[in-house]
Amino acid sequence: MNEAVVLTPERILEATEDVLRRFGLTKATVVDVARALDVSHGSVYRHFPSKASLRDAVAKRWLDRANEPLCKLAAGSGPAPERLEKWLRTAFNIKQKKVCDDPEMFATYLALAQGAREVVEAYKDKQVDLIAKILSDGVAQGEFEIDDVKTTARAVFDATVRYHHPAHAEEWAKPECPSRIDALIALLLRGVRVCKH
Amino acid sequence: MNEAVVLTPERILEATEDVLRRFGLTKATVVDVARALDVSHGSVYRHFPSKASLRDAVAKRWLDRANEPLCKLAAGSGPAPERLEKWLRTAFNIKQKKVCDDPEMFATYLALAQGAREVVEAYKDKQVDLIAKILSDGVAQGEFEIDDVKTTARAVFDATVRYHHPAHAEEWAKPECPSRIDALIALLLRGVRVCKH
DNA sequence: TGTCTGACAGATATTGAAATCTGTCAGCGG
DNA sequence: CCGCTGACAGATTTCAATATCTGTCAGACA
Repeated sequence: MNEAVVLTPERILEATEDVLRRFGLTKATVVDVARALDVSHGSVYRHFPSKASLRDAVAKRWLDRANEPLCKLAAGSGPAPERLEKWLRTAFNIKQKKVCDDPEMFATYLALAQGAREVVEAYKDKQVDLIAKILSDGVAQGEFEIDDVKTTARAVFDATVRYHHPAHAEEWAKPECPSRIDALIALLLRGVRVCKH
Repeated sequence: MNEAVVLTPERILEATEDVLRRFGLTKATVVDVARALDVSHGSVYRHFPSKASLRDAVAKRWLDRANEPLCKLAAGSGPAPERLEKWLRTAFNIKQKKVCDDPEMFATYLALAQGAREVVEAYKDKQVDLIAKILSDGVAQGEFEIDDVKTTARAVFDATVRYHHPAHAEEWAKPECPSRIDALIALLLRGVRVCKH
């Protein structure tokens, strides 16, 4: 068996992303994916039970890739306030870069994510865990004063929804956006920091 | 001239709301509105230059009506922290009540608002002004410590987007929602309060 | 034996012709 | 004179026929 012609889930996902990039979400069909791989569409169903599951797998790949730098930041060390600020700004930048670089692809990703509820839910939970990690580091450092870290992490995530949820993407390009982000981050940091007299 | 048969913008708006309620946004036509008023559709165009402007006027009416209790709260007196909390909770309740009581009507309102950009923008600015009013009251009372009231009001508005923007409406019914709102409000209040040692 | 194919049924999407709607305006009637 | 009507052109929507797609499966092929 030639390694290159073995049909694996990985190869299918790769081809699916290509097809999505070329045709867009609404036009991309399983038949297109099969054609790109030079197999019959029945073969694709051997690896993914439905088009929906294939779509979800693609969504998961994208989200995981996008999440990687944030995982590193959360795992890092250093003063928690700076790290939290950096984490939030990075989270916003990743999304904003995506939408600026390739708005059409972003629309595809958005529509994809809207369907893949479970995948997105898991992704959000991971994000909250990352914030919680930084917050608890901050508490340990004596920089933050927080009753319930997990709950507060949720609150920070909720409070920043406007700058990471795709539903608000069209607002991100506005000129007043950066200063509003600054104000929001400042407000949130004040909300978790210990009282320095 | 009989008062009842004079065709006024007000009567047209009333009839338009009725028609929207009965047929929904996608099915409602200017002809339907005219029929409800027992006039020709040409007459409607005498008062509103286009269907879009009629739609915008309806949106404005709705938003203004919804906003009324919030205006009163902001104008009131009493301790600012309690007032801010009450204001935010009321804002959320108004939206959540709308979506629970009549989801179909809410969908109509949502679609309507998506089209009426300017009207919605003005409405949001008004909301921010109301928050700013409470914040500056709080500063005067020595309860809040805020550099730039207007900017912070914006930040509070942005931070609570998840619970007043219709794009997130489907999350409002979830059981964990109230506790997440509590956490968010607590975080924001901590962010504006003076440091009490 | 296990992977892949290709034909098939039912579901979904496309298409173009017909129907309806929006927005205009000349003229009617009070 | 002034507000309203109703017919009209162009834009938009509907609808049903047609084409394409999804998901299955019996059998080919290695």
